[in-house]
Amino acid sequence: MEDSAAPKRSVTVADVAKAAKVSKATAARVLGGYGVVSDKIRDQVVAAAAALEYRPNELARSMSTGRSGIIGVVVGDIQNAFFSLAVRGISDMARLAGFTVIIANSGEQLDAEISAVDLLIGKRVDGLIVTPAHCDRIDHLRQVRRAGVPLVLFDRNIPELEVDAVTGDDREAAIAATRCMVEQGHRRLAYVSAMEAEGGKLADIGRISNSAVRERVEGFVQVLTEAGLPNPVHYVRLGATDQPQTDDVVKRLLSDSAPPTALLASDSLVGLRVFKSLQSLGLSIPKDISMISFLDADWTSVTVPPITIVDQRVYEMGKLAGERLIARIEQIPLTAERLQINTTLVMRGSVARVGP
Amino acid sequence: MEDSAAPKRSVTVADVAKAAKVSKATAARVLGGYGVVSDKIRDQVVAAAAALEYRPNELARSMSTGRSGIIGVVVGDIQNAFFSLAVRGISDMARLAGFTVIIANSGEQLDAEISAVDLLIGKRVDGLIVTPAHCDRIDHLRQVRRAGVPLVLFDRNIPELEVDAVTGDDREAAIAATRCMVEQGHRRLAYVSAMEAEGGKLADIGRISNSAVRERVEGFVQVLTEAGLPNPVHYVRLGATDQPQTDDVVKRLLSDSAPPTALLASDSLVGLRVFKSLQSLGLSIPKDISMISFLDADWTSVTVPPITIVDQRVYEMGKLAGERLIARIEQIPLTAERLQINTTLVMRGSVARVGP
DNA sequence: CTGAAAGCGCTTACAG
DNA sequence: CTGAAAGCGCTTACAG
Repeated sequence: MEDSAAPKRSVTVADVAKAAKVSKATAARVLGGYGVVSDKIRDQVVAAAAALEYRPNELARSMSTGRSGIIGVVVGDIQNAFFSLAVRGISDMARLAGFTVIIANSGEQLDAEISAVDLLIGKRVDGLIVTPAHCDRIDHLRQVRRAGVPLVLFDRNIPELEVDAVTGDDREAAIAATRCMVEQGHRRLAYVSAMEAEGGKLADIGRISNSAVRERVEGFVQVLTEAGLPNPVHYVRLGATDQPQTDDVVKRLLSDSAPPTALLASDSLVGLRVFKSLQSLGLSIPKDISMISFLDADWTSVTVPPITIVDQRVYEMGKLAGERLIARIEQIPLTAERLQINTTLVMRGSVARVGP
Repeated sequence: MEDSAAPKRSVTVADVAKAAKVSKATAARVLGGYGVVSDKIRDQVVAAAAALEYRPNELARSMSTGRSGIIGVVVGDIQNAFFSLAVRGISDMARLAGFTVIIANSGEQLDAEISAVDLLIGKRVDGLIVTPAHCDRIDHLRQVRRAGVPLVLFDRNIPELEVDAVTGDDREAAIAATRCMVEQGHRRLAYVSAMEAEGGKLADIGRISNSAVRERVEGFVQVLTEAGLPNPVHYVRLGATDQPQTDDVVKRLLSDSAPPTALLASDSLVGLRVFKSLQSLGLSIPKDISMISFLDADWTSVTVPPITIVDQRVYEMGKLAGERLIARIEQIPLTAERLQINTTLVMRGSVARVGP
């Protein structure tokens, strides 16, 4: 029986050295690929290593070199297509540069985010990419910097932190989407987000702690204001966190004395839930109500009608974040910057013309 | 300026010991949470650690203890909802038991799978969960076992390996789905998978190297055979790897002299592509053609009609795989087993009654 | 209850 | 070109 379930002492440089009849230092040189060794001896060592199935212990290597070769990534929820695409971009970039990625979910909860950052720092990641749940709760991120660990913010920006951030052009995206609806004659427009909030009501736009959502809402409100529409925040709703909550949000929106005729969904999960809510209420899109969703998610192109979306190019965002972090890890001198990936509005069939 | 971008020597037990005016051993005891220390000294050390923002170096800890606290997971493609749900199940289970997860994608390519396994073993993961791309190429998996690293197979089984495997009840699932179509009067049924194959044609069912796909095809064929239908493999197609390929597969299927009237998609990505192909050909489901897809993916419930699916309960599969691996890591004595999670067919609107 | 030493498996200077 | 020693930051026996 050659296989074994019992944990085993693994093969080390010392074992290989002994088998190859050379010193540990020499074996280490060829196995680690550093220093100079004669061809003859190299062959001996390589042969011995192969025979013993030697595999370098990266943990030990990290201990000596001080680099773990690991990039830590903290996202809201990897199940969300936005984040899984982003992570794919980061991972592809990382792999190219020889890094491995560890992903942690925060569920957009501050305490989980803090634990995740702690865990990752403990593992001595070479750098960190974080989607901060709240841009006004940043002690743990300051600590990351103090620990000397390169940090790149993803999707959300925190100017006070003086750190790189890769985001979308959220304000412009919201402006384009809202304008598209206004131009089609809509006068009562709703904005729906999954962000948690007391009562699902908007207290003060300036205090929305997720900068991406804040900027989108600002863009949304700006267009409505410019169009001379009254009370632009009247239909802004947070808290569409799951299907029942979303059903509730949509139902209340539609039972308004003057219900909205168009709706902007802050992400594709919210969009999907809103779509299902409308469907279950027997409303037809875009005849009864128009909608636009962020993100070119799978489902948006197979519905009837297909959904007009804001294409966020998240994969590129991920790649850029990875690239930037790696540059930081490699100590390339750069000033802290907000890098924006611009979006485009993809017109499909979910916005109807209304009014006179 | 308290922040810093420059890499820094991090705070160690020695630093804390000095600050607390105790020996390294004592500081290590309280910081590591082992051994016995008087309350007074413990307080001193804790205070010093807090002041210095000490964080244990898990790498060093792993070196000493021989456990990394990391579980490695190799999947086909984390973008695929099947795998991302599974990974979520594994991660939830892992976190509960205090493990971190590193995910690697193989893209269903053997060489990438081998590199991923190598990388993970190098990082000294405490255990490995692998979705083997080919159940007949297992040298690298034997090596994993020889290295003494616990291994659990996911979604696919390799009996020769004598190792745990968590799978669905693929044969039964295919039987149920196929039977559902046959009972509705369908006589020409197609099976479409993304598995790569020369020419997209099926050579020999027994030699399909992905055991899940093989068992599904076997179940599919079994039902057709029992129903007395001629040439049951005639409409079995592989190679629906992307949209153009799938368009091609579907187009060729439909240009058969006797085209199929119903179609079973091997996973939700294939299902989505097939749906789009049919849509672009102007075919209406289920009037012109019926379909069933594996996996309860997002998109399947918002199409018109909603798609009948095989609910695979992947999250449970992931949790079970994680649980089993952790039991192995903790050396609980168990015999190698295939653990099956059973599926259910969820009837929606994509299968029509045909014939007399 | 506290301390000094050895060791985990590598890499990094320093000698020869 | 090869070797012997020290060190990375912990934990694990072993003494006192």
